[in-house]
Amino acid sequence: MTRSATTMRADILESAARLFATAGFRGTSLQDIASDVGCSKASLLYHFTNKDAILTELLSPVGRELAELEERLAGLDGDEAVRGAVAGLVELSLRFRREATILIHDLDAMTSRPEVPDMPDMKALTERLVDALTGRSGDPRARVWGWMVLVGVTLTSAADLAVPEETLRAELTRGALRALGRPIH
Amino acid sequence: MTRSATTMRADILESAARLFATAGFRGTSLQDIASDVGCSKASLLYHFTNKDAILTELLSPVGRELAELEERLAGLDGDEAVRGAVAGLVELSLRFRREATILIHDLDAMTSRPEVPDMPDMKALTERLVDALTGRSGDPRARVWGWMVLVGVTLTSAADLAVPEETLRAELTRGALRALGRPIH
DNA sequence: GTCAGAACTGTCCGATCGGTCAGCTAAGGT
DNA sequence: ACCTTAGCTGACCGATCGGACAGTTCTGAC
Repeated sequence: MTRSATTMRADILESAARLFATAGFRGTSLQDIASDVGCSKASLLYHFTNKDAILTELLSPVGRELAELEERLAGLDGDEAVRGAVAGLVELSLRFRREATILIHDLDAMTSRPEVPDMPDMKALTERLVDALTGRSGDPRARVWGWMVLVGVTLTSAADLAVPEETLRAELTRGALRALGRPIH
Repeated sequence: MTRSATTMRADILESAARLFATAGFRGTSLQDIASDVGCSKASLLYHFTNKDAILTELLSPVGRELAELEERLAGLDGDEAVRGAVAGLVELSLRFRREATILIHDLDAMTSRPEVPDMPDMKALTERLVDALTGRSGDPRARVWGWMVLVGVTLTSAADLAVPEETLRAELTRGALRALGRPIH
């Protein structure tokens, strides 16, 4: 049985995403992925140059969307920017639950990943988190980005639990705005 | 050069704690620890039955203190309980920065670790985090425990940065209380 | 039917992992 | 001085890791 290249790549990415999210990148071997897909380990390395390339391709949409969001927010300022950033990040976190889980999971392995286009520097992102929670930075946008990490952590667990998506979206938005000192008016 | 047993064990735990916090449990090999301590890999396994035992002994004080705090808070209720829990957890997070980092780092590897006395069930802890951020639970204490995880994440980064401890304590407490809807009066 | 190239695999490789074990060394009691 | 024992080590083990590569099977164009 020979699948088409595009189908096979999609299947590999799907399996890898699920396994990386549950056992971590380091905790998932190529054999694990191959068994899950139902092919040989060598086949994985036919479609992807190496294990890192699988992760890279898996995360690249996240980086792209984050860059787009940042661009979209560049025009706004003040209260509008904060509420727009919260809404956008909550939305992205919901759309990329698994990817957020993976990012949070092996933070150290992710800190420098220049081969992913537009991938945010996780080191910088966690520094923003510190700024957000300690109130060290006066820039409201820094605090919003910090909150994004928290949302990611939350979804790490929430993905397993039966929390309706609408509830998650509403409560995460409310919680974020309240933590930022900007309750919903 | 032969160190005393207690000194050697302390040195091993110190090196392991530092390495685990920066590279993760899985990302740190016995050889890494041995090189850092300045002894052979076999020597580690003379003082500890296996790699897991090192981590277990490293984390046991955290579990003990958490259990003590929970006991101390059992008598309180309402606003007193919330503020007591926040103060206690912030204090513990500051005292056990590295241990918190390790716990957050390899969450999946930590979820079931019954061999650590009084070690909190990390699975339950992350569920509390979800409750806290989604407002699903009405129990204020659940939301406090969830916040503890966030504080841990924060310190993961803050440990590297030059943030004065007093600033951290004050701002973390303030942020936690505000996120819990209980601003300092 | 033929054939080129894409899809796929079995097998092997060096490196590294956690862990075992027999034996060496130094210290302290007698 | 002798001997026991705690402390420590080099060498080795089986398992598993990511990856390389030659070779086999499938498929679509002609």
